[in-house]
Amino acid sequence: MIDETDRKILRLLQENARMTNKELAAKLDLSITPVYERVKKLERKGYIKGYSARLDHEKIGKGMMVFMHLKLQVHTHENIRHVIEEVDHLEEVMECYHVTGETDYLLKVMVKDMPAYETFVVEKLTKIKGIANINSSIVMSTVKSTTSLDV
Amino acid sequence: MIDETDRKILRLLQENARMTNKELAAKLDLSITPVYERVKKLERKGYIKGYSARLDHEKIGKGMMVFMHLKLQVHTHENIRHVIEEVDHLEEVMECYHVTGETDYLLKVMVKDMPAYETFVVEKLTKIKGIANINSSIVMSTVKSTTSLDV
DNA sequence: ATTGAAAAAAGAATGGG
DNA sequence: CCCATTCTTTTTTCAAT
Repeated sequence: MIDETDRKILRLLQENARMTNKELAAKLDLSITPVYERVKKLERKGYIKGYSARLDHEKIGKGMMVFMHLKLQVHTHENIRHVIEEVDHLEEVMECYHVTGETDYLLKVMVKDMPAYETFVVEKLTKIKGIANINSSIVMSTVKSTTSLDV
Repeated sequence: MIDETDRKILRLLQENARMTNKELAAKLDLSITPVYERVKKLERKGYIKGYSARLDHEKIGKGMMVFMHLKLQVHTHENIRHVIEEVDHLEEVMECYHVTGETDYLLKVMVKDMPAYETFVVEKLTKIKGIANINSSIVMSTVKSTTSLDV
């Protein structure tokens, strides 16, 4: 189990993964060694899965975000497996979840702009066999977006 | 503008934000200095917005994810401002987008479990004035989840 | 578990192609 | 824009508590 000191480390590393052990130690009122040991433990035990650079979507040409609700034609094991496999390979699909409710799957898709989105839908998504229905919610603006969980 | 070398650096740092300049240099067949200069430039120009630790949702007690579609009662400037302000303050809300389609806002919510979700809905979300309607899609399983954009 | 110190590695800064 | 070198800082290990 992890204690409050570990949770503080996780909070700080969520905000800045490149914070040095020295900086962490200063904020936690500890010496460097225990901080070093704790970070290694959190990595080893899988609390920390990795470290990522956060990029500017607009600047790197992924300024358009769309949430797409997919409904399957038939819910056979084979159809589910096939659709999942195909969706997984699409680089535009950042996230895909099996969800409860009216639809079966929810996808978060990121593309450059509207023409790129149309190409994605026409050339890739609708070519996947087994999808009955697609309902899209285009993101007009981002009210809030964080990757930092309340640990 | 950025070139292919810059894009490779962004790709690698998305996967591992703690990769050293030495490792980057080896993968790019460059010496350390240009790599150092390029990373600093990408940070300075805002292509890299920051670095985050990726945590294990289950392990830190955020094992339940729900997407919630919100519809507003009235679309006055004042009501929109109020709802946005309140939603922004909720720690369970990781993302909130203004979207096209049937509903107005899409929220990604992360909580510990079903009781915590019920508490969130009853004690927090439904206490916000101005929300007409909530439609929830509970995540049963994650088919794909990546933070690495195809740069 | 934490401290302090020492060795190894990486980062920052500089002068030159 | 890139390379090589030096200087500084950080990471990592280890003895001691």
